[in-house]
Amino acid sequence: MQEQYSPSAIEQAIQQRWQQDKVFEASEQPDKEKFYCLSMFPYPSGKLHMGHVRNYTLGDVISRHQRMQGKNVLQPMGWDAFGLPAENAAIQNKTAPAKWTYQNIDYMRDQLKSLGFGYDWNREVATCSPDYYRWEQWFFTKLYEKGLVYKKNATVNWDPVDQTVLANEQVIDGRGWRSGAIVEQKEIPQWFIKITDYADELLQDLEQLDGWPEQVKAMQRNWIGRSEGLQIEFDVADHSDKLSVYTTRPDTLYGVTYMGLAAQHPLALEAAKTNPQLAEFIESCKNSKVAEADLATMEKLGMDTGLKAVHPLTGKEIPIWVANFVLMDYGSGAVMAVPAHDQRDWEFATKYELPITAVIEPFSGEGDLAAGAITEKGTVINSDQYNGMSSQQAFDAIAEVIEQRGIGERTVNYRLRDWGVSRQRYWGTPIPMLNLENGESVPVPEEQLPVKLPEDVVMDGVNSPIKSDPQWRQTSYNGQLAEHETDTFDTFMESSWYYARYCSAQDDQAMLDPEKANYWLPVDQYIGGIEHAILHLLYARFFHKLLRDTGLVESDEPFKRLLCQGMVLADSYYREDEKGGKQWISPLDVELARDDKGAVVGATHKDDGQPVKIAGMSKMSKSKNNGIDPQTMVERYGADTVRLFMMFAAPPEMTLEWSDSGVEGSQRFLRRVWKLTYDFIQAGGYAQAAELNKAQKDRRRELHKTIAKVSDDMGRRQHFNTAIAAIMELLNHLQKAPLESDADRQVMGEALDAMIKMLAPITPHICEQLWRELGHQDDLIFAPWPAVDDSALVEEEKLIVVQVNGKVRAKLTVAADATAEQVEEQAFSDAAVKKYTDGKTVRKKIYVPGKIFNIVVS
RNA sequence: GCCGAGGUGGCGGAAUUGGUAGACGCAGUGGAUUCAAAAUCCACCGCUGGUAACAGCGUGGGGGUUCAAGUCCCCCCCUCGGCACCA
Repeated sequence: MQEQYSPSAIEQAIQQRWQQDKVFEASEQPDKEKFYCLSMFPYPSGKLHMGHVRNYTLGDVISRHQRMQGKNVLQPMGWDAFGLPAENAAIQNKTAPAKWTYQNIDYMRDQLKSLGFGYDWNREVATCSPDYYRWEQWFFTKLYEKGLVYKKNATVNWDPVDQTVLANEQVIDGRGWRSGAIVEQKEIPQWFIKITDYADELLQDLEQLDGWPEQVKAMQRNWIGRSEGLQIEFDVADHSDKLSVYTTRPDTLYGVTYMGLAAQHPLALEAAKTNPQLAEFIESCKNSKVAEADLATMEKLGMDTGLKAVHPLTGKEIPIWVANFVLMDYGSGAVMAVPAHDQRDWEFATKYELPITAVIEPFSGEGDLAAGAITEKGTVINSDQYNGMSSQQAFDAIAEVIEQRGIGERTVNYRLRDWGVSRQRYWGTPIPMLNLENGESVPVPEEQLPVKLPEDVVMDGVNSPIKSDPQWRQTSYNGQLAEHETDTFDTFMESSWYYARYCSAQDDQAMLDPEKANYWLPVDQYIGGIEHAILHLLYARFFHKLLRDTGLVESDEPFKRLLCQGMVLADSYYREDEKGGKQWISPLDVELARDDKGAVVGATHKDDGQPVKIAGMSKMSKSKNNGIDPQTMVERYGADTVRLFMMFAAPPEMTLEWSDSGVEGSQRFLRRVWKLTYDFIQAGGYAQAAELNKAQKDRRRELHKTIAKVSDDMGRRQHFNTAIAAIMELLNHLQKAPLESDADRQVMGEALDAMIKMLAPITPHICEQLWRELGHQDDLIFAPWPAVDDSALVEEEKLIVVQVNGKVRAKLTVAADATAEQVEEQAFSDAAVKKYTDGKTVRKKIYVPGKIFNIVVS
């Protein structure tokens, strides 16, 4: 055995052995408990970033840990390969998106292998491959047949110069990123999938997801946004049209003082025909982004249409306004405004001096209408016969009257909107629909699938190559001319079912083999970024239910347990150039200055020694030039060190701050593990003894306490940082232990075996090597997880903390079976305790057995 | 704006069920080893006062509940994630 730990000398050889022995290739074994561990697949952007490394280390650690629990583990990997960046890169590098993507995949696959992740590469999928997306197209046509797919107009960001649709991220300060033109809202026909049909189930089934973080479930619940309310029709004075609105507060119906219409509402457009000012206002409403955040923060603007709505209960006329914050896509495109009891309505009314009528007296009695709306529920006032009712009573009473009169009904409403899956881009799955000459749309017949995306194309930066290729579009259907749909799917489509495809990754006869899918699914552990908490996870849950209702899977939910890891941050540094712009400097090029306490007081550039500004921790990104390349780190320290640091620096769900010296500390620890094993072997290795002395028994107790803690941390808690800290503590003690006697080496041998096993999921290469050096013949990968010996845990003494008035004044060592009386006696005879109790009256004594004794005096 | 997190020494973090705040690591300081350095090993290391023993203070800020609060309740401040076409 080498005396020095040298990762580069061992890691590759061990990875090759794993590959040769096919240890990570999984197959269905009905007699064995399965464990499907899945990390969110990456977008092949070029190379791995630290966020990926963190995500995949977590997945690999959990997989390896579960394998050591005796489970049949499946851990696959693939590529979320469609998306906008490939189009941008293709334009920039004058290549085709496909070529760029496949090159990236090849490079990143090697990177994943160099980190020692144990994937079953036989199941690799790339979503841009026709072998994959053909099944997505097939499934979409099935959904169409089931009536779950429809076409309707929806708003997009339109760049009037480039004549193209822009993604939200391509709109910067209201302008197109390439052309600089002011972006307009435009309505175009798009395909939708009826996720709202499943809204209730998606909400209900959150209850069964015990293994999901509460915060993610809360976000999904709020996103679905179930509400119970009343749909009411308002008559419009001198007009045959009716105005339909939804409200969750029928109790405030008497407080309606105006109505709000979306700019695109038919009534608004009609009124604009005779009102040029209004027409101009409606036109100006087009110049805003479609993102919800922008709508919520923009200035609320409106204009009176001159039309009047008729209050259904009082018969009074109410002005109808156009308001820029009312969305045509959402609900009926009209709202009733109750400024006294809704903050947004209040702000709008205050701005335009519209009347504000209070109709609720809040239960708390607090609230000032001059300062803002009173949104709290309470007692109804100013509402004729409903006065004196509670909000709830008035809700029911008013709803009943409205229903009886046939001008409305109680409805359950969802904030969730149907999923618009059309994208006007090239690099995506072609939507398998045909547009016929007669204007109808029909699915592409099954035998003609897949509709293949041409890969050998030139991007001009504006038009999708399939949109500008009449040849590609042209086809026929039942003898008549037809055109292929040139829109492609939202890339969330591909990522909504990949977890299931891994079970039958190479099947060219079907989307899934139900037998295999039902063996592996649901995924036992899913790991990915918190940024996917709503959209991706909701769409995947929805798709799973669609798969179920198509008979492809049996389970209701795709992911049993979910771990959302935090971001990876690094220090960022910059200098200001003459124009006041920031020039970001890589942390690798910066030298820190510290004061005598170790606090950072300044930073300089390594090249010129001149100061740079410290901008603090921020997410690793190109724009701040603070990304740390995993490849460089693996080459410098080895995969095990990088993995260890990733797991040690923070618990999974928190942000993780990159630190070069922290990485060095992780390597220092591995060197110490190596050295201890080396010393043990040099001292003679494993031994047996008949009897252990007290020190040896203490050491064994420490070992088994550590095993218990690490087992709990790795399994139940998934807090790997504290598991590692516990192993570090154990190592600190073991290093001081003698290796002379057989008994010493018996304990040390047991401890080393256990320590190597506990570290194996995190740092598999060094552990594998040490395992062999110690002479073990069996595979560490499949070795059983160390078991706790309860008899080793028995303690003879306990530490009791004695407090006086809640302050620690003494610490007592007592026999493990000491009674409360014995503890009390010992406490009161302690000098330090006496100092605070003598001459005082003891008011109260609290004894928490085995922990604390608190004496309250006055 | 709405929804969801987070805020603890010089830094990352620990404290799992209301019971010793600061485990473990990093940085720093002193020492050993060395021709010297790296590496390694040993010791110290929340703040303030004190030679020390020790005392007081201390978990973003303010208030509260409790024998006891980082942990529970109320109010406020700051940072981060998501907001439906980035993935």
